[in-house]
Amino acid sequence: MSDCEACVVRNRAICSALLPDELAILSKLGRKQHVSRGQTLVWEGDEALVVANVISGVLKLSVSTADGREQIVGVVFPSDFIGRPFGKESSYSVTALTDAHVCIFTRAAFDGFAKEHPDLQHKLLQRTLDELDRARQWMMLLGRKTASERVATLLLEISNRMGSTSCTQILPFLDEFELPLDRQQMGDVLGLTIETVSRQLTKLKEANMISLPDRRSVVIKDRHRLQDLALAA
Amino acid sequence: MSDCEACVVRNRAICSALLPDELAILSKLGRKQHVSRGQTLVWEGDEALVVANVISGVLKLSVSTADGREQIVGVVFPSDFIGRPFGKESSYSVTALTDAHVCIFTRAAFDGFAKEHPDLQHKLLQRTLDELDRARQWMMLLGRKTASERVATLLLEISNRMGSTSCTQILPFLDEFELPLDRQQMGDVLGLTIETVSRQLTKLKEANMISLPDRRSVVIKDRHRLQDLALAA
DNA sequence: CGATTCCTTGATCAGTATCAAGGGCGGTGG
DNA sequence: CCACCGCCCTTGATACTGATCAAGGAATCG
Repeated sequence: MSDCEACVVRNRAICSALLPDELAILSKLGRKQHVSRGQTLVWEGDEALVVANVISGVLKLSVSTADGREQIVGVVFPSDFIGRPFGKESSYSVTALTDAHVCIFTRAAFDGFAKEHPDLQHKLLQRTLDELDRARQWMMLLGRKTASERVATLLLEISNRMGSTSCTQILPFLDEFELPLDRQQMGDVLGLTIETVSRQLTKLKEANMISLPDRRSVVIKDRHRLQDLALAA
Repeated sequence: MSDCEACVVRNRAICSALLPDELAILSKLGRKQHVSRGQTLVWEGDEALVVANVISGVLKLSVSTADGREQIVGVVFPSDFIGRPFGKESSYSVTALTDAHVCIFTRAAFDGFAKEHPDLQHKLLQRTLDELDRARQWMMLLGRKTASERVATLLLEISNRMGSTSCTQILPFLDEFELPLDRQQMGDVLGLTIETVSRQLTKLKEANMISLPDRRSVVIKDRHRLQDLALAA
């Protein structure tokens, strides 16, 4: 039973569709939960028993094969919605990439509430449509882009998403940021190996498009050339 | 102003969320339109001015780069919904792969109607969630599967989707079917070249998993082995 | 301070793309 | 009805990108 009024993602999460008294009801259904880096909230193939809003931190959605190949199919940031409302098992796992806080609901409770609140469903629909567009752009990357184009695209995407959810300032993007992903995870998002990611980052650094102050930090030094390389439309 | 009551996809399209009198109103907003093979209904980057239900035929959703690379990011079958309701430009083109009939609405008219009909939005949300799950499974294919796994997966997927929308019988899948895609388009869905697709089909044929009576026909002779190869969960 | 984990770099390999040629099918016009 | 033409598909030879194998180095944590 959290204080939604004071929630840092209050105005960006789907909750923004609700009036104060509706929010009060929803707040009784959910609870704030800490998730440690590496902890898995939902397992691929399990029935989707919970949904959640991300308050802080970054989580990955991932699919894997029996023989151990993994593909990250989504990365979620603060104010994003997690989970599969209205039935069905989850087709992917949800795992924290950083320590995170989420506002979690049982699916049954959330579904019941959502059924009564069309505005919430509308917000959810818009978010899902946006997510689908993003997934499709990523399909183009995975199907048709080269390794260097993929890495450039990822850096710009993270820059944009971190910028738009940044608390400190409402910028369209950030030129300096901390990667929420390690090299292996970058490979898993891009459909590449860790070695290829590393080599491409080195190339971008040598071409003076970026610098890498430490293994988790990126500074974009020439956004324009990076965008050209990323085939940004 | 079409006769929705008699519509062949009446019970499977999103219209199934509506009561007869609501359907009568919606029917006045839309019209039935023929789309010839190869004709493009929506262009990538254009403002999304129309949405539609597919009545018959098959269409592709595709994204392309300035230098001519193309990725098919979705294939839609009868009863599927096309378009991006509630604002935004389309992030992909929609083109008929076969001659098709669609029930088309201006986005403005559809949005207005949908706003007043939560059940319709609910149906749309469920469809969009399903589509997102499918897109994410495809991301795994594009990022991590080998050429032979990809081709096997595609054949099974088409078999399943044609089966579930087949008018003649409600089967879970079909063992014999006509491909709505030529080799180039199969490559564009799978992130492969036409030559690689052709070679993999030949291999599947030589391994007696399928036969290819003519260039557009496929017969699945050993679904079980094909599923193993496709890494079907 | 040592151990472990993560990252980079190098050498080699493999899978798929590219380049190139030929064949079969369907459509068209004589 | 048949011959020709064009398109799509298959197959082969070669090239190249990124994967794999391997080793060393840097940052992090106890």
